[in-house]
Amino acid sequence: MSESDTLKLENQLCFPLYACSKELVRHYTPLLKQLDLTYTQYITMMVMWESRQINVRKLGEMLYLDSGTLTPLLKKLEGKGYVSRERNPQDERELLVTLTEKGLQLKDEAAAVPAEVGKCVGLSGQEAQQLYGLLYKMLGVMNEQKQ
Amino acid sequence: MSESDTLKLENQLCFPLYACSKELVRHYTPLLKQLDLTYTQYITMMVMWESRQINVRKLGEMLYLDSGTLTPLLKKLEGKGYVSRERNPQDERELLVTLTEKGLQLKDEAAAVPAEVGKCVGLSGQEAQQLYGLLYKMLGVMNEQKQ
DNA sequence: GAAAATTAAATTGTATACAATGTAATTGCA
DNA sequence: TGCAATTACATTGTATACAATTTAATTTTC
Repeated sequence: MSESDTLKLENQLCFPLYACSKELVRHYTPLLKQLDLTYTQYITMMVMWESRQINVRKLGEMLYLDSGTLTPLLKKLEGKGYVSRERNPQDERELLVTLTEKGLQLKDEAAAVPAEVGKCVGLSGQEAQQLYGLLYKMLGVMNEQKQ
Repeated sequence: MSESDTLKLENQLCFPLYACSKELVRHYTPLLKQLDLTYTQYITMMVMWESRQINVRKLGEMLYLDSGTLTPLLKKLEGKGYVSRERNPQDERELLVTLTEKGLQLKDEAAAVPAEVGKCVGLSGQEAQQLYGLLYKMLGVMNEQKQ
């Protein structure tokens, strides 16, 4: 690539990543609206469906989000009755987020979402696997650099 | 994949896309801070460096952003002196965004940014090409669905 | 040629994101 | 043990994002 082309939008890896992420999230929006969830709330609930109980720090590590995003988001999920929030008596610094019964019930309603969105991506199973692998490789490398 | 696993974070293509995009943008942030630009302002300037003059609609199509995002962002870039904003006399609905001399000068200062960020991604040239291709394929498919 | 339809931006309202800072609890170490 | 350092979360401030609506200009249609 010539030096003068490096600043072209189409030659940057970050841009299609950024655009693709946003567009795919947009495909989730109408489906998630029926569950009264935003995309960020949805991925938070996915962690809750797996973990049942988790503190904010671990949640943030898994979702690549900090307390500035999670604190208000978790208060909203609490307001909807999907999780509860209480301090850990053993360590009052920790906030434990716990899945409620209502939050668990939501999992069944969300079951169809991934397949529905999968239809829109237009990639074969093999291509999706390939993309998946490259993204996690990148994430792994960038994560190491944090140390 | 078993049915019960579809709602696991690690099995969704969207999540690594979302996380990877955010993490990569975070790598741009300190570099762009020296240019007094945010990431979104940076990709807007990349279009401006190519186009010199463009209306908000076309800018939005290229960046996958709408006027709700672009209007305040362009006012900020205008405030910094990098672009000017004026209505098209031939069609007063259109707002023409024009690169200023100061905005053009910024291009030289930004020249080193792509290579600097490229170091962080940890992918080989071939892998980056592959990822790039898959992302644009997805973007193309999702774009068709808009019609 | 005027009303209806369309188009382009701007505005409003809600929800992230994240850096930077603040605060309180806990840990580690002299 | 007492205090400095660390940790966990909350708060503040700034900047997106985008759906939905509004406003104004232009096109289309009859």
